[in-house]
Order: sequence, then C-alpha cells, then structure tokens
Amino acid sequence: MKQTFALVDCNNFFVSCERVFNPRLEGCPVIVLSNNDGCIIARSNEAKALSIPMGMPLFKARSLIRHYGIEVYSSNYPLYGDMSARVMNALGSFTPNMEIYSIDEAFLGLAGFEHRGLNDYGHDIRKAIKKWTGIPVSVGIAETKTLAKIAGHVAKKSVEADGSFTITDEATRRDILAQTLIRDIWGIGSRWARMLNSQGIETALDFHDTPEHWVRKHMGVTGARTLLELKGQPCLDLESHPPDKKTIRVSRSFAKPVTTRQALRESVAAFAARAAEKMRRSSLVCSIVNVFVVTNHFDPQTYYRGSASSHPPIPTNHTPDITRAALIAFESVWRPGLQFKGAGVMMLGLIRAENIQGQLFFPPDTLADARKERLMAAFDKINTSAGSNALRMASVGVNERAKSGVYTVQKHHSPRYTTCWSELPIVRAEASI
DNA sequence: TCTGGGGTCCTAGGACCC
DNA sequence: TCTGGGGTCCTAGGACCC
Repeated sequence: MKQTFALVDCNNFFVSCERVFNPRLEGCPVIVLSNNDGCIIARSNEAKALSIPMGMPLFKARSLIRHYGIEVYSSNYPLYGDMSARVMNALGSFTPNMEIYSIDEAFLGLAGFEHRGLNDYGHDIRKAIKKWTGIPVSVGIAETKTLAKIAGHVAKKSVEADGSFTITDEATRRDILAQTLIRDIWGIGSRWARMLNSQGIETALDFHDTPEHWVRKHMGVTGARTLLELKGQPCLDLESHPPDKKTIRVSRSFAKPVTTRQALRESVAAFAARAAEKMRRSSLVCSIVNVFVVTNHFDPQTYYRGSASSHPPIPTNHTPDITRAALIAFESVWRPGLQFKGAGVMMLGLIRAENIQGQLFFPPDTLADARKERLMAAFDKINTSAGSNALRMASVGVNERAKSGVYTVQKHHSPRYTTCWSELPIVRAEASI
C-alpha cells in the first residue's frame, strides 16, 4: 500500500512555550539560551528576521540584543518537556500510527486517510493543536519522511500554504525540490552540502537527478537512502515503538573552569547518579561506564580530553554501583593543574534489566538484588516528591551547588508554570462595576 | 620470491539529527 | 571574560578466531 507521512513540527518551540504563559512576548523578538546561558538555541521569527543565527554565543549577540530590545530566556526544560507531552498527546488523537521524533516534532502515519483530503486534515491538526495546547505547529505531508520534512518547510515559509502543505504529484514535487537548497534536505548536513555544491549540485532537484551509483559511492548508504526518499521511495519507516537506547549520556559544560580534584570528582558522581536514574526509568542496565573530562576546546594549544571506562562486575543501574565504577574511571582521567570546562559520563552496553546474563563467578544473590531494587525505588520516589537531588550519594558533595545540578548559570529563567505547584501562573479576575 | 579465506567484535572517527 | 546536551548510523581498521 502507498504510504503517507505527515511531519508535525512545532514552530519555534521553546519560544512558543514561553509565549503560552507570557502573551506579552507575542510579536516581540525572543530568544532562548542553552545551558549556562551559553548559546542561542531558539529564536522567534522576529529574532530570525534580525538575522540572529542559531547557535550564536550569547556574548556575540549582546549588542544586537540591547539595540533591538530582544527578550532573552534561559532554557526551561521542565516546562518544554511538559508542553511537548501535551502536544504529543493531542496528536495521538489524529492517527493510531505516530512516531515522536524529537521534543518538538512527530511523524504521523496517514495511509488510509486520503479520503478526508490530506491537506484539509493537516489544517485540522494545526487548528486543534493550537487550540488545545497554545502551541503553533506546521504540517508537511508526502509519500516519504524526507519529502514530508521538505513539505513541512514549505508549510512554515509559504503564506499560501498557511501552515499545512502536501506534496501530491510528481510536478509539485519537482517544483518544490527546485526551490529547496541542498543544505535544507533532512540528512544532508554542512559537510555534504559543501561537497555537493563543489560538484555543482545546488538544489534538492539537482541532487534528485544525480545518478544513484555516484551518490552511493560518495555518500554511502545513508546518502543513497536520502536520494531514494526524495524520489518518493520510502526507505525510513515509522517507528511507533522507539527501540531501546544504546547509550545514555549525562554531560555538562561548566560555567566556570573547575580546577580541583574534589570538585570535578563530585560532578562526575552527580552525573553518574543522574545516568543511573535515567537507566532505571527505561528499565535498562549498563555493562560499561565511561567517564570523560575536557578542557576548553576553543583553545587547541592546551586542549585535553581524558576518557576511561570501567566495568561493573555485573550489568547494573544501581546508583552506588554506577557511582563506584564512574569514580574508578575518573581516577585515570584526572590531571592536576588543568582548567576543566566540562565532564560527562556515558552508559554503554545497555541491555534490558530482565535480560541480565547469569555469571559463573557471581551467582545471583536474589535477596540482595531485591533489596537493592527496593532501595533505588525508594530513592527515586523521594527525589520525585522532594525535588531531584534531595537525596544523594555523599560523593556528590554536600554543597548547595551540588543540589541544583552542577555549576549552571541561568539568569533569565521563566517559572516552571506547569510542573511546580509554587510556580503556577496566577489568574487575577477583575470585577467591573 | 613466497604469505588463505573466511568470520566476529571492538574502537575510533566521521557524518548526521534535534 | 563568555562558545549546549543529548542522540543515531556507517565505515574502516585492527585483534582475534577457526
């Protein structure tokens, strides 16, 4: 059967989340910053129009911000995560087949919905999501995911499309591809774009008309798949049930360089605890714990990256075991006298907790294992209700800074409107006489 | 001068995504 | 002075196996 995919993409998602609770921001240039208020990671259309690029470091944008009175927000992930869940929930009512692709995007399987008029359905979705959640979205519909992405672009940019665009026939497809730059094709990043441009391939249509064997040779199977998808031949399926993660990572850049062994060790312990929590939430255990520490990579002269792994005796997601493994690895990467700018832990060799293999030399101690499990369940429960990090391992340290995550600076934070009782928005009714 | 023919697993690096 | 935090897949090369 012919496939049909819709890509639903939230417009300027983080900015839109801020606007839902702060309508004053409507029509103003707004930007949202990365962790530590380092880079610009989301921009409203007004900010884009002032040519503020994605990823620009805040300090480089200061004068623009002052000059145009741009509104600046630190990222508020509890809010964005909750708003995302609302949007995804609402989308679920439009089709049984859906893949949540990222915090602000989902693919919908719309095969069999043709009788409703696909583009009208796109508009219905758009209106409903705006009404139910306050978040504006665009909808792109086509025979493959890659084409749906391009249709989504058109939906967002074109005034006539008004938020929903469908690529129906061959002629429309060629027409749209001719207007799409290489760089704007999903799956083609800056490196390949440069390589293709150097071959005189400028638009998506040029690429579409490139011989498959050439693409296969220079861009591998990944490039060849993108090519076929552009031709309307689906190579990427809808993944309704996301496969288990293969790695879990927790890492941060530090607002100020960390120079003491104690402080760096405490961050690593904090990351390890957070990673163990993430594993428990997905019922995964890991067999390799990797720790890395880095100095400032913008200074190649002094750049240092240390990375080491340690294997817990049996795969686990028990915080004390993970922390222990992480701290063993930490010992081999620590170097005195350096200015550390970031660190992280990676959980590798993830498997589902119920699939742990028996060990010849470590026979299972079911009683002890059950106790560990109950301990962690209690641990998670307390941290859920009392605030994350309320309960923590001593190795994380007892300073206040350890409680709130590690050394983050967030000067422009909006309230956690939807996930924290004390920060709920307050509606004041005014009586008119 | 001559040096098998497969396989698997792991790691590092390069590309991509949001 | 100040530069995010996650993920994925593919490929090549080396170690090791029979």
